[in-house]
Amino acid sequence: MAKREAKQLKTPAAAEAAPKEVMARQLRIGFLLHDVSRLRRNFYDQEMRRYGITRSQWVALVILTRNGPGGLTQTEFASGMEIGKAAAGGIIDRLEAQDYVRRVPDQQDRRINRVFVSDKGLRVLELLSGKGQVLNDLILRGIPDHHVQLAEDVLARMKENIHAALGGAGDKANAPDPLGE
Amino acid sequence: MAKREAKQLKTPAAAEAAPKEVMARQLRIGFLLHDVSRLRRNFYDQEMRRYGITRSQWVALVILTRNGPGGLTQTEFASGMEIGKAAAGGIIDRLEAQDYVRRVPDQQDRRINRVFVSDKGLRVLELLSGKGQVLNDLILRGIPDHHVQLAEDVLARMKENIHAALGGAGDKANAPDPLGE
DNA sequence: CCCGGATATTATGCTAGCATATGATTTCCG
DNA sequence: CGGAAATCATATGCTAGCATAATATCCGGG
Repeated sequence: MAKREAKQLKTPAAAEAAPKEVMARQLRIGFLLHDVSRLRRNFYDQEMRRYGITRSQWVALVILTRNGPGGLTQTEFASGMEIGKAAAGGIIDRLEAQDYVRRVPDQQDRRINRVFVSDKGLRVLELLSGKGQVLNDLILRGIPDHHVQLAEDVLARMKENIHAALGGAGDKANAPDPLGE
Repeated sequence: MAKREAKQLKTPAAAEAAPKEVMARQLRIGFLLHDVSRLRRNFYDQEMRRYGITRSQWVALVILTRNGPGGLTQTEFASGMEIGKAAAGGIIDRLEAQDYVRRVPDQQDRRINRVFVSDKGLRVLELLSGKGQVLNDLILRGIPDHHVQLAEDVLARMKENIHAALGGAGDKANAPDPLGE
């Protein structure tokens, strides 16, 4: 009730006209990026909550299964996720608490835990595999493929640029290992 | 070492056929979006930490000054930021703790706090105003303007799609008021 | 006038990040 | 061989979101 009925200004103008000059067209993409990422994440989480799992956890399971049955060390996992080791540990904590994965201490190197996806985890993964497609289609509805493609390229380039910039000065302890590229 | 050199293998049943290509298409943009948003945020935060302020807080100050000297209620502020009221309150808490803003109880309506940017806040804002441009230019380096433009359009459309989808089913208490379309 | 619904803010608890620090182990070098 | 350095994981504390619930206040009807 009483949702958007507010005489709320014609908005387009609000976000486009006056104040726009201040943050110039240059900043727009940043705001959009942030917004879309947040909304998308929220959307996914909301849908997936039904299965008792968050989007990040789902991605984590995908990463973990992708590299075969060998199991990943937490550090490898963190690299795969491109997040820090601490954050990775947290995700694994929560997944383990729900019996979706298991930590198995390595015999060779006792500093290491290897992480395995449980049967329960695999089951959920299967359940969700189609869901992701559907949601994604929904989000991309009405956008021509080649536009999406181009947007991806732009994003990829931005990612590169940031990696380059961070690598040049911001290399820290548990940073998401600027592997590769 | 042994970072990603581990033979990639075609991952058995994990993701069906060729995991990479499959998700490449449809899911890639999602991953990119997430990554770039996170990296960008991190990058900004890192740069701005020198000034004792985070990116979100900076954006908050921008929002607060944008609407004139009248001051915003927390709810208006939350709308402006497109975040929930609780999150908005948190940001204001932290800004207030640093004396960048002030909460001023409204005389007319005692449920309301009006939030004002302090002189100190304005000073920091000025200090940072150029910084944002520089960082953004760095991130967009080498990307043609019209590509950026198109990427923006794609993102805007995605945002619309998500808003539409959420509005259709996910309407809850403190949701970021979907004003906007 | 008072009550019930609407609105504004705060409180609480959860996920997910990052940064740092620390502990345990392994590895490497002198 | 033995100690220093590197590596892996965990612990702690912060920002920033969301969801939900509680509290305070306002407003409009009866």
